Amino acid sequence: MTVTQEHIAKALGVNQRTISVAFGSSGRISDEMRRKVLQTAREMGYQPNRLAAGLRGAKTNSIGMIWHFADIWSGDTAIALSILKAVQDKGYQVYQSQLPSDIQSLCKQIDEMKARRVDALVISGIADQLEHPEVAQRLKSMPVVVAISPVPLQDFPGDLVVLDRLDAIRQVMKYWAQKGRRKPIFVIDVDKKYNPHKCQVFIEECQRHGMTHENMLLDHGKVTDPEQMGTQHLAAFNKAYPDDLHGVDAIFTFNDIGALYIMRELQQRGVKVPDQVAIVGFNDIEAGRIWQPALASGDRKRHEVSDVVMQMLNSRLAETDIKSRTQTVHMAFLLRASAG
Amino acid sequence: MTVTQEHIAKALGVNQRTISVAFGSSGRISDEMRRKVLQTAREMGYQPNRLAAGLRGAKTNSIGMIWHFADIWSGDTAIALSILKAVQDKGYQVYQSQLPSDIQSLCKQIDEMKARRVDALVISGIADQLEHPEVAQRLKSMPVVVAISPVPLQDFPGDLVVLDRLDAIRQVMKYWAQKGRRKPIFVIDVDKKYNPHKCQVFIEECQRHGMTHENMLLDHGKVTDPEQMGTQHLAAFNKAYPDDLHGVDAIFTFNDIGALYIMRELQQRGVKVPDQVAIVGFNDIEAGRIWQPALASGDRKRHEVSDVVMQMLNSRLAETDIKSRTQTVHMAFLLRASAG
DNA sequence: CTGAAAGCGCTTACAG
DNA sequence: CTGAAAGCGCTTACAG
Repeated sequence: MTVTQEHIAKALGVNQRTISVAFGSSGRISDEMRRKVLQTAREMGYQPNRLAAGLRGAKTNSIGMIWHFADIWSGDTAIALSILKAVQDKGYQVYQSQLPSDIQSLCKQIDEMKARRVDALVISGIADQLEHPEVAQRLKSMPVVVAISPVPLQDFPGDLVVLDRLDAIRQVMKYWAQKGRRKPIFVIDVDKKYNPHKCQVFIEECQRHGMTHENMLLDHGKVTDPEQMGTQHLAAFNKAYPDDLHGVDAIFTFNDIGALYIMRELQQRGVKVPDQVAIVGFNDIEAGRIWQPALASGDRKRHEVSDVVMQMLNSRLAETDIKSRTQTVHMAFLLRASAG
Repeated sequence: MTVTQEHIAKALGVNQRTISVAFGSSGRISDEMRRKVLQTAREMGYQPNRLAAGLRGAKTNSIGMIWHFADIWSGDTAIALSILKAVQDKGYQVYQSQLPSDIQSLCKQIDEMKARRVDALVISGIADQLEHPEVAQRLKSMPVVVAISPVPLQDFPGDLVVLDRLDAIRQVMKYWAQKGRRKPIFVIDVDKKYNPHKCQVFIEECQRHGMTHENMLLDHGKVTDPEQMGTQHLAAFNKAYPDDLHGVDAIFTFNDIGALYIMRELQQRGVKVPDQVAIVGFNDIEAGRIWQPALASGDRKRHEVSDVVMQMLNSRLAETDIKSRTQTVHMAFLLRASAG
C-alpha cells in the first residue's frame, strides 16, 4: 500500500535508519547514499508519515492558527490569509481554528493544538484572553508562540505583535480639531472588555482639543452576527438622533460598513457630508473608497503585520533560544473626502 | 510531563488497554471501570495524543479543507468559515489550505493531507482541477471526500455539491427581456477554463430573447490580486465605452465590486441608473445593498451550501459505505433597484 | 559511515 | 471482563 522507509531500505538493501537520516538533519550519511535514497524514494512515491515523526518527538511541520476569521468588521482575515499562504509555501500545514469568545473553549483549542504537537502557534486575541492565567500557562508550554494583540501585554510567554489603534484615533481627532469641528461622536461597542482604551483615548483627545460634550460615545451594542454590523450602527444612530443632530458635526465609527450606513442615512436626510457632518470609518473596505464622498478610514497595515509575524515566526522556528520580543505596528488615519 | 494512558493505568493499577478502551469504541469494559478511568483521566489532565492514535490506524479527528479562501470576488470564504465552525464544534481540527492554481501544487497539498491521515477532505474547485486524472486518483484513496464545484462532474469519487450559477444568469436575462432591455453586456473574465458555461448561457439567453449584438462579452481579463478586481472592471468598461454607450442598456457583471465601480462611473457621467442603464452584480456584498440605487445581485445560498456539505460530511463520517451522491444548489437572482 | 534496536503513545486482535 | 503483547512508521542514541 503506502510506501514506508522500510520499503525503500529493502529496495536498496540498507538499514531503515539510512533512509530516515537521508531525509532528516540529525545523523551522518554519505552524499552518495543520500542521493540514491532520495531518488529511489521519489521513484517509489514515498510520502513521509508526519504522525510517526511527530510521535517520536520530531517536528510535525504543522502550525496552529487561532484567529477571528469571520471578523467582517476588522478585516484581519486578510492578514491571516497572507500568513497562511506564506507558511504553506514553506511546507507547513496549518491547523486553523476560529477564536472562541469564552476562555474555556479557547483553552480546549490550545490543548488540541498541543495534542497534535504543532511546531508553533499563531494566535490573535484581546488582552483579556491572552493574559488569562489558564491561557498564559498553556502558551508557556508551546514550543513557539507568536501573538497579535491590540495592546501591549505584561510578561507574555512568546513573541508579540501589537497592532495599535490608538495613534490613528489621535490623528483623526487632531485633524478634526484643526478643521474646526466642535462636536464629534464615537460610534462603537462601548464594552469594557474590548474597547476601553479606544473610548478613553477618544475622550482624552476631545478634552485636549476642547471638543467635549455629553453623549460623546454612541453605543451600538454587541455584534454577534457580522451581517448586523451596519444595521446596528444605523439603529443606534437613529435612536439617538431621530431627526435633529443637536450640533454633532463629526462622526467616527470603528467600522466602515457602519460608517456607510450612517452616511447614507445622513445623505437621505439631506445633510451634506462632509460640509455639515464629517465621517470617518476604520477598516478601509473597498466600497468605502468608491462611495461619494470617499470614506476616510484607518489603514490596518495588513502587509506590515503579516510581515512582522512571519519574520518572528521564521526566526523562532530556526532557533528556539531567543528572548521574547515585542514589536508594535501603528494603524494610521486614511484621509479621504468624507473626513472634511 | 505529559500524562499518557500508561500513567492513568498505573494510578489505577490496571492495564493500559483498559484506558484506551475506556476512551474508544472498540473492545468491552465495565461501566464502573469506564467511569473510574474517565474521572481519573480528567483529574490527571490527560490529553489523548492524536498522533499516536492516527499512527495506529484510528481516526485522527482532523479534516482537510482545500479552498479558495481569499476570493473576495465570489465570497465563498463565508461558506468555508461556517463549515470550519460546524466541524470544530464536533471536535474536529481543520487543516486549512489555500487552493493552488496549478495541478502540481494541488496534488502536493492533497498528498500532505493524506500523509497526516485526515478523516475527510473538503475541497472546492473548478472542473479542470477536480476531474484532472492526477487529482481524481488521489481523491479516490481518501476515506471521505466532499467537493464543491460550479458544474456537475463525471464519475466523481466522492460526494459532490454543485453550486450552479447558470440558473441565476437565465433569471436575470429573462427579467431584462421582459422589461424591454435590448442591448445587454456581460463583464467577465472571458477565460475558457473558468467561465465557459457562464458566457455560453449568457449568449444563449440573449439569442432566445432577441437581445444579441456584437461585443456582448466584455473581458476584464484575469484577476490575480483581488484588490484590483474593481479597477479592472472599470478599466475594461472605460476602454470599450470611453464616452458613448452605443445603446448598451443593461450591464451584468459577475462581481459586485466591479458593478459598483461601473455604476459610479455611469453616475458620474450623468447616466441614469437604472432608467438608462440597468446593472446587476453577482455576489451580494453588503455595500451593494446600501448603494443608491441598491445593487441587484445573485444570492450565493451560503447557508444552503454549507448545510448540504455538513450533512454529506456527517453521514459519510458516520458510515463509510454510502454511494457517491450529488446535490445541486442553485444561485438565484436578487432583484433590487439597479436592475430596472 | 552504517546496522541493530529502543521507544514515542496509542489501538486492537488474542488469550485467559 | 481484563492482561500481556504486537505493531503503526518514524527518530535517535549506541555500537561497530
